[in-house]
Amino acid sequence: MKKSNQKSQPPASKNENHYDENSGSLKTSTRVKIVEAASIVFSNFPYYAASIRMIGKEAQIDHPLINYYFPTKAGLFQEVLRVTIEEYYQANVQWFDGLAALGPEKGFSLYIDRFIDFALKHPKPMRIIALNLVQAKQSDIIPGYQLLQQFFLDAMQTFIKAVPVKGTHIDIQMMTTNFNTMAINYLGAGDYYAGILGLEPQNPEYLKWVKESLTYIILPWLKQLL
Amino acid sequence: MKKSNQKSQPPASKNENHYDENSGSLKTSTRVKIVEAASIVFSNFPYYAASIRMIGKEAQIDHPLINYYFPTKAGLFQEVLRVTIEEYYQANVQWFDGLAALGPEKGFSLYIDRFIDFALKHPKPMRIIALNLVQAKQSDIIPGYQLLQQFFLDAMQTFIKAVPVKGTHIDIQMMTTNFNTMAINYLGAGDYYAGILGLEPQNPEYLKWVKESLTYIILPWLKQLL
DNA sequence: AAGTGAATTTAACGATCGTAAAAAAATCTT
DNA sequence: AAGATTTTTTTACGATCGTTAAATTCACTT
Repeated sequence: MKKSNQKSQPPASKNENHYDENSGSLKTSTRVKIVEAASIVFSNFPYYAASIRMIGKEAQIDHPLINYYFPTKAGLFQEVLRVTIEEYYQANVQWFDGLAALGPEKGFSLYIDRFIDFALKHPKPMRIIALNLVQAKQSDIIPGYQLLQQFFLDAMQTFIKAVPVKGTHIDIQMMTTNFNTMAINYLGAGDYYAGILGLEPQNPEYLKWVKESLTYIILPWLKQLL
Repeated sequence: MKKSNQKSQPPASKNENHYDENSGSLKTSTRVKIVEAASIVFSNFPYYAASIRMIGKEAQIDHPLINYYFPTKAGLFQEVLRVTIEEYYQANVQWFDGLAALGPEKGFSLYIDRFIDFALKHPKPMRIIALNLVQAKQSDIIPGYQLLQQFFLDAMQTFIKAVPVKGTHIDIQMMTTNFNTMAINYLGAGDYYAGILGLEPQNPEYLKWVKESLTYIILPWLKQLL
């Protein structure tokens, strides 16, 4: 028995692009345009401050069309969060490539360099996480908040798989949580922390400051766990 | 020459309380009630998610009365921020009392204990700071944001005055900034970070986790600077 | 070319927001 | 007690929010 008041269903996750014979180029689907625009807006404003109308403007479409593909703002945000965290996760795995042979000092240094390089080229994931991690009281939490918590657990698992460590689970959890907390704040909210130091977030001096901070804090810990 | 369209001016900062002969007790002024209610709401919701109507409900007054004492939401928030940061600042100074004689290990341990004790008894200041530190893109920033930045500078100055250190300005700035970043996140946004660890924010196990994290991270640094 | 379903635009609803203005009540001054 | 001033309540404005519904346009099949 069908629901009587159902709409025509939009494509949940069809082809992301299709060939446009007129322009002779790949035309991104509306759904993809929406997710991309949403990820821009959600990387500049926390969930409650971002609006569907902002996203529509960013995507250059009329805002109710967003509701056609994503019936609720919460659903759209969750999708953005999912894609964002997945993107970060895949990158994080790669930053560990070939590190084991370098030893802790050089290995950690290269890892941070790769991390910072990613944050500069793809600022959105860290910003979205930083903007929405701390938002409101527990009772009315951001949609998809469990994804943000999962992010920390995933990061720890990635570390454990990539680096052979001796420490206890607690120790490893503490180190990775502290590392990710600092990294999210300093790279995802660089505007604020660089401002405290009187610098610009893309200023190499600030990035050097971030690397030194993370190194001072984490490297001794890491050596102890190896 | 007077402005022709001015309102009657509310008391900017008169007596905070006055004796009520009917009840025979100290009656807190409406202005104080508003600031207290606002600090509760602003410690549960970031600036843009908090509303004047929430604050009116919390203070048990009609919400337009808030506009009588604070013509704009931004002004009220700045006042809350000013009071909040002042309260934290005064407390911070006291946490250093008698620490110099204890040496770095015991001194740092006691400092953290005092800090955590304060955060448990007065959770609002850290929460307000944590909720509003990272909020939106630089262009439309939280009102009174410079107060939040000043908070970090004040904390560093307090440390320098209280503890005789040898390190360079840069080193001290790095250590105190890192310390305050972690403290604000872990104590001001305990709901979120405890959640990642599968704990409750008031759980002693979580507080022990916070103390250990801060100790592992900051103590070696501190020893080096003394 | 006609018909059909999907995609998009237009219009609007109800809710909430900060704030203003006027009315009413309370308090103070003479 | 009467008048003046301050404080509080009531009412409402204009803006923005997420979302819905209907109208319109587009793409495709027959």
